[in-house]
Amino acid sequence: MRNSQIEAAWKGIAECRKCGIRDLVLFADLTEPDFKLVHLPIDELQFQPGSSLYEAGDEGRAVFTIRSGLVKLVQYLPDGTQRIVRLLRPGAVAGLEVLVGSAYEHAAIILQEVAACRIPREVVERLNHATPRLHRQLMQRWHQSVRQADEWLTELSTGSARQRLARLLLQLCADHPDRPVRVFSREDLGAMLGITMETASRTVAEFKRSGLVAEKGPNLVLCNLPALRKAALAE
Amino acid sequence: MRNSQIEAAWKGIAECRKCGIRDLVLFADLTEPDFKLVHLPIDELQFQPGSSLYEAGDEGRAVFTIRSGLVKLVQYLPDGTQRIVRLLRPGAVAGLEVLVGSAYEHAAIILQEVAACRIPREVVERLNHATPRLHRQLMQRWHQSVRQADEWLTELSTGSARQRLARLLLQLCADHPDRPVRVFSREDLGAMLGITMETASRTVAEFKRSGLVAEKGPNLVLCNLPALRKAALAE
DNA sequence: CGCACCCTTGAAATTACTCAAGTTCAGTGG
DNA sequence: CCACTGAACTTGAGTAATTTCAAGGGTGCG
Repeated sequence: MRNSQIEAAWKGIAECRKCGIRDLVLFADLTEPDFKLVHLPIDELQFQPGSSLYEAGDEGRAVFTIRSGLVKLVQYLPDGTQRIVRLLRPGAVAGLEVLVGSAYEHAAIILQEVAACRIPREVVERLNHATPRLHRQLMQRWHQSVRQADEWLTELSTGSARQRLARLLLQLCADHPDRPVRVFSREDLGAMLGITMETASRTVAEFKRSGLVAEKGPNLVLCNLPALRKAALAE
Repeated sequence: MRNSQIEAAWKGIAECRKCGIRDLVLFADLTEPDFKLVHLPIDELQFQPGSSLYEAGDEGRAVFTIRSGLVKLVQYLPDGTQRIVRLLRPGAVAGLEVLVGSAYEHAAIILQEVAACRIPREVVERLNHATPRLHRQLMQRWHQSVRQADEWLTELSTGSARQRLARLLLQLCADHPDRPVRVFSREDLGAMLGITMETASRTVAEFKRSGLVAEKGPNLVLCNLPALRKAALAE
């Protein structure tokens, strides 16, 4: 079990006021005086694939704003099997639960190189106490989490493996339908869709053969939207 | 499609200050002066099984605190199949999403006769703006929703039908392990577990035969905890 | 009584899982 | 430069689980 600290490279102390993606992040609506309340340093960190922001059960000292890259939230069952419950993309916040409880509830594992800002819990709590502009954003993040959880349940855990994979690919390419999408390891695909690695592999292969996706490189595919939409519905 | 208003019986204007289950509900932490900010009436309503608090897409004018009974949150897929994404028990809040967006995202359908308080959106917004005592409770409700969503994904949508049903029963009887549990219609069981009605029926029958549950009446069973725990894990 | 609704059960068809070989490919060391 | 190794992926064949389709109870109610 690797320690996140070992894998994290310090990139500097975040200058939230000048943040390039301010309108995307938790602090989007803050005003100049609000920032005076940030009394602890917010570090900007870089994480490599395979490392983790935190592990389930770790004491929660901070939330993380994802600036770039991709993170999976993994939950383990008593019998050891794991399930990926959410993906975090740029703008998302990881570890919100520490604002209510104390420990992280998932493992947050990097899928694609991540740049993230680590915001100490106390900073969020102090700001939240002081300004409704943060409540609003926090509520929206919670809402996003619930929405994505419900979406995964209805779309990615219902129907045949074919339908599930089609729906996942549609989600992944939703932002840039014309850009190729990186597909995950077969094991991760399985953990997202609630199927085995082998079934994931076979289904991906079948999608390539049938032209639902076009291979553009290793684990890089272009989505055939109409065909995928049809597969997402069909029997 | 039935209208919630038709099915709802007015029970009076809620006296939140004297609420019998105050410590359980959204307004748990409010103080005397906070209540001065409640400028709109909070109705207490009664709903019969089969009726709904709201339907997906309805304009969200209020959240509902469940005082007693049981509610299912249903989400529909494009192809018409439905999935139950959460159950709401006493103390839970239905329709939180209207505090962020505008429309309800699920249908909230009564499974067991419900008494609920309808709190207009404006009341929550005004209070939330005024007192951190409500933020805290709101965050906790959001957190509960996310937790339950994740739990359903990992426990009720992973593994065999046998495992899923065992885990659901364990959840249902967690509060009062010695009291019998009401099991849902086979169709609802299917929609919760992501299996067909027939598989649900067969699995319930098998549980009765194998003594994992003891039938105490129509759709009323007593749980055999050790046996169910074993079934929740086993191959 | 007969209809409607829900539940149950059976048998065939389908889908996904399991287990077991192969394959590919990048990294390593001779 | 090339075999060697490990990890991830692929594929096949048999098996198990679930779905599908169809038919048969049971119960409440007009």
